[in-house]
Amino acid sequence: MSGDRDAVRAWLDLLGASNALKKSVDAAFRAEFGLSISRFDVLAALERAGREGLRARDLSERLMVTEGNTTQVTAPLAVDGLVERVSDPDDKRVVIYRLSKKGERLFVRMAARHREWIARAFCAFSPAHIATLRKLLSTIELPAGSPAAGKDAA
Amino acid sequence: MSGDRDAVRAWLDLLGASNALKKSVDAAFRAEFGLSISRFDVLAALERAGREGLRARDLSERLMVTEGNTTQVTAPLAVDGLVERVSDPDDKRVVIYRLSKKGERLFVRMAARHREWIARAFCAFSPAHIATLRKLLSTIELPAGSPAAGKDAA
DNA sequence: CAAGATTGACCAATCAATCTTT
DNA sequence: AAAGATTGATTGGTCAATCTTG
Repeated sequence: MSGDRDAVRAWLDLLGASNALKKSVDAAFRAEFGLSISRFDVLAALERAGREGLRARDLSERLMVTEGNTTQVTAPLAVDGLVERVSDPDDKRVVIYRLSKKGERLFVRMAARHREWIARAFCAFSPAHIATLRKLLSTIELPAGSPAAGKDAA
Repeated sequence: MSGDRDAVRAWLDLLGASNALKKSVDAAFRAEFGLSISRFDVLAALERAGREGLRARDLSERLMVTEGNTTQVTAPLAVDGLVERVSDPDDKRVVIYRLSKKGERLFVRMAARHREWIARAFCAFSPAHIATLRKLLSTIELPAGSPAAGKDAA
């Protein structure tokens, strides 16, 4: 019974920590590179996908975002020449996104800074602490019909 | 060095867990009560504040949100008669928000369901697990000039 | 018709500019 | 002038409707 309340407290802590760190990383990205964290996420997903690129649908899945959102968020990246948007010749319905050279170069710089910021945020964590945190987070039960329940992004 | 990567993995897990659970709770609130999680947060903050209510500025602080956002998110709640918005007679610049009777009644129902959902999400956690998770989350270091660094919402 | 992507309308949040009151 | 709140423009996200292609 009071366990319910403690679970709610843990939930509020989780939301608070995640929000605060996300805001801080987003602000740092904008200040240093003029790009939001959401756009960085696109670059990161495409970098992992390699020179093959990703279909719009798959990109949306990896970003855990709707397809409409993917269309929107990639548009300015394409305009800036960081991402290339090509139509699949085999199936003209599908659009493939892939990192441009310029996008790759920018991503490398952004990712390095990102690692630094995150390492600093977790500087008080031992490797065991990190493992424990990740284990606990993976123990959270997502309601059955929940959006993105069961997905695992590395 | 590989510790940096692990910290990033933990960070991605944190963001993912928080996002997924938030989406699920938001969807449930909308389906069952027609209110978003953000509006529920307003009701919760005002309920804690009691019949005194809260100045707009203080409400924004508790919600960890800008004042412009507070103005926007409270507006439909006031229209629906869930929140009362009164001008402070002592200082006509300040606006005070407080829960209406109707808002109180709705909040009680929403909070009960909220506890149920969260308890279910954390059903695999022992009290010790909960405590460990909260301890670890509080160990995350927010960059100095970061928005809302040092704030603590219970 | 079904699948993939885009569009349009809306909600939530930010910031900068403004207006009112002290 | 400075403080409190609102407004307007912009970004990110959702969903439902549409358009194109298979």
